[in-house]
Amino acid sequence: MGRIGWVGLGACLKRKADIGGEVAKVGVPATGPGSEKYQRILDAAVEVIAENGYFSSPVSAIAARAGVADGTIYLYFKSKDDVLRTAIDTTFDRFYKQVAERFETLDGPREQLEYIAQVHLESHAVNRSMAILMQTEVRQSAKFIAEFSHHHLVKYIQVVREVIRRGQKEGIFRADVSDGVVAHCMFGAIDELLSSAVFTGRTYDAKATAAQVLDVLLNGIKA
Amino acid sequence: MGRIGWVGLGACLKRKADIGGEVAKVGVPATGPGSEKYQRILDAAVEVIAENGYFSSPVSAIAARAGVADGTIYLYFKSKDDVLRTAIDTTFDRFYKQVAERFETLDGPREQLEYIAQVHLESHAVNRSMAILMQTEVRQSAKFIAEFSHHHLVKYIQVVREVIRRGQKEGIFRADVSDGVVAHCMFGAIDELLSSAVFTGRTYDAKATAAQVLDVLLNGIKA
Amino acid sequence: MGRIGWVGLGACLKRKADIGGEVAKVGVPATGPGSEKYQRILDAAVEVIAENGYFSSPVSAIAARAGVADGTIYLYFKSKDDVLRTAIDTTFDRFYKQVAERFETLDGPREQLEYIAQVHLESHAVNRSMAILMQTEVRQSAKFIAEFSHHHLVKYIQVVREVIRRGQKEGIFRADVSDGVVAHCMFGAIDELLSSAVFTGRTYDAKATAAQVLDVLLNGIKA
Amino acid sequence: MGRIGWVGLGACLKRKADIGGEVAKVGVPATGPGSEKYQRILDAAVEVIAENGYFSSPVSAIAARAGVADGTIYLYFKSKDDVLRTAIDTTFDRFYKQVAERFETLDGPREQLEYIAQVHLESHAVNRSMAILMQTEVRQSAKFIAEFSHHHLVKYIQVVREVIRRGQKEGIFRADVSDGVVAHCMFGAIDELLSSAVFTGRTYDAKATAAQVLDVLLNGIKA
DNA sequence: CATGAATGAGCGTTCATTCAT
DNA sequence: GATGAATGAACGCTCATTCAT
Repeated sequence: MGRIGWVGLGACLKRKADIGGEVAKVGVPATGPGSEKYQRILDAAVEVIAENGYFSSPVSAIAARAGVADGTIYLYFKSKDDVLRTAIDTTFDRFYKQVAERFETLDGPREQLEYIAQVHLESHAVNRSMAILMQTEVRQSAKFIAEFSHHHLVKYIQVVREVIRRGQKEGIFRADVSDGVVAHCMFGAIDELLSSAVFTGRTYDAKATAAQVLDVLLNGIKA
Repeated sequence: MGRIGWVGLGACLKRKADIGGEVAKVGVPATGPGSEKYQRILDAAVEVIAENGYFSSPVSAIAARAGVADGTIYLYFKSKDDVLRTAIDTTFDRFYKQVAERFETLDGPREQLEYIAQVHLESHAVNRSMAILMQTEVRQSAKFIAEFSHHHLVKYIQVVREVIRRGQKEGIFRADVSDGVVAHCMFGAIDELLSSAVFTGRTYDAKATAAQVLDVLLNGIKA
Repeated sequence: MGRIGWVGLGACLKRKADIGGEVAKVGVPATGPGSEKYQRILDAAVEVIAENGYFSSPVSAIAARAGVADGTIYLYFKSKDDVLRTAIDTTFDRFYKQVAERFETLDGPREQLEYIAQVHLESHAVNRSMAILMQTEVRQSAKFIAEFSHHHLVKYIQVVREVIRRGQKEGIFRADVSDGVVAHCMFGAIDELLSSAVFTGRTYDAKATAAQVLDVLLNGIKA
Repeated sequence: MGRIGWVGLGACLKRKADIGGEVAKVGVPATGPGSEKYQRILDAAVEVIAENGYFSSPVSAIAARAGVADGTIYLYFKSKDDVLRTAIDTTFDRFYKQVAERFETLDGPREQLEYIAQVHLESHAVNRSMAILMQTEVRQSAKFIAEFSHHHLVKYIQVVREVIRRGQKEGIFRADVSDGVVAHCMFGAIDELLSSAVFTGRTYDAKATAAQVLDVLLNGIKA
């Protein structure tokens, strides 16, 4: 499970309900993503699943944590799967959004890699439960999880890869190493650091740690 | 837990099944680790769980694959959980044993790191089912990881860390980077490559890939 | 219960909804049988239940078809059961009313039987949904039949029986056959033809078919 | 629901278990149709469903009546549906078998019709619960029931129709009436008599009643 | 009156585990 | 030791009904 550990920060999708006039109800279903209960259920699910795992988390436990009846979950989500899927998708979407927003303003490949590393590592502090979930459930072999999780990972690696490739073209990075291997190495290194911190309970300074990883990745450890 | 993907090669772990005369029955329960059925069940479990995931693998499916009755499993293992844990423990133990045996004959820290990387990466080819299981089921939940899987990971990282430290002392590796961070980076990089192969179904040349990882780790990617 | 397939034509049964002045509110609950919504709900229920069966027809589906909120149904009916029972009762009542009204103007037992047969068979064309419902949902279970549906059937058979008996007295029908057996035979024959049409989706000419049944019943099939 | 009311008598499919030698176990699965529990569950299901209807009969109620645990049902049947389907199919099969066996030894169409009527009417005495079930569940509009029940009815009517047609060809029956209409009339008449008896609790003499029905059908009731 | 979000009991089904044979 | 039929708790999910608005 879970090789992605960040949790987005940006982009709160809560389309501020009722924008005024009495007719403005359209488009904001009471059970939609903007509702408070929707968010409460999602948060409860992340917490409970982070603690016990998806298959050891009865819907009733999620409902209890959210303070709603079991059946209420199904007013907001199609199925138990759907809750997990939504939580994961939302998290990845926020991550991408956050990365995309700042990406253009960053000078070069090196800075971009460091920014990605930092955002990824920050997820630990932002929402520990979500970080756990990303370290566990996303890697589950259960087919339905694998099916919707995998493309997020691929997309992430792809982003890193492109940055590497650009760096190689610009002559900043060595061209005699596979961009794929490097991308996986970087992703794996960061994710492992996050993973380790998540499960030991240790904390770290995301910015400083990102810098260290980049130092190792760029300069190597040979004396 | 869970991004450990190697699979042992050796045999070991047979809890000293005194293979003595026929009278020595006392210490040799027929249902012990030495028995043939014990191993068959373990192998069947790994296969079935790798295919379907732990929670989608009924004990009856494992029993069927092993060619025994459902109830027989409980003569050899305390519970379904116990089967999975034993499989994981055994695998880790084999890995350590394999690494330990050859470690002393290797020249320096660099060679030792490369050897670890290679063994870790080889697990994919050696036993694909076990590799899948190690990439997925080892991370059942935060609780499972905390209580069961974590110490294996710690032990592994510890080994790498000591090698790094030795290299730093010997002046082979830079001393201005944290050995912990480097150890996690190396482990994470390798495990991610393995993980990626497991999830996409691709294969690779373990020796060559290990060499590439070490190249990046030692020399960095800066042009 | 349940092989009654006709559907009334008349209007009736409005529990005397005093259609008086606007002041007479006391005896005219807005949710009573006279209200437009009451009828809309009943019609929607018949349609939906005919399509999916009682137990596969959520109240919410009936409400949606009727264009009202789920809760509104409970302003007009005590329960989901009550909706079905009311629909059935109303239909039977209409049938009796329709038969009774024209009965006196008919010449003899033979014409009366043919008229009953015709009305019964016409129900298919008049309201297909109701006909389906009468062929299926009226027979929920032995308990449902015993407690609810049976008396309708008995009342119907009773009518037929009296006609037969009159015919026997008048010397038009043979007196050496049990009027009960004949009544059941006639009812069963007609209902089976209707039932078959309902289940296969075929249609027929009610008047002509009624004539054929009467031909067989009166003259027999012996060459 | 239910327009077929007979219950077969012949053909007990209980492949007498273990035909001797120690190897003869093959072909007689302990959970197969021959087992005692299989039959007990089937009987319990028929009873419970006859009383309360399919949808108001929880599997747990069937299990309780059969004196087994809920889960045990699923060792013998694929689903709740499967139990009902099996009960209905078995009953029809027995009916056909019984009819087929004696059919050839009967002299003419008239005798054959009378025999069918008699067997059909006898079902009441043979197994009242099954008869109720045939009067209720078989006519259910629930799709899964309709799908597997309908062809039995069609087959039955078909048999009657062929007998009628043969009678017409042989000049025993009038040729100026539709064989289909006559077949439905006969089936409906018999089934209604059975239905009425089942739900009122009355009994009758099957042979005598069959004779009366045939008298009406053949000779008509006109004086 | 009308609404529809919320409830929670109840359903069909699965499967880890036991135990008589 | 080995079996596999039997168990029953637990699950995900549905939907009749209620009630605050």
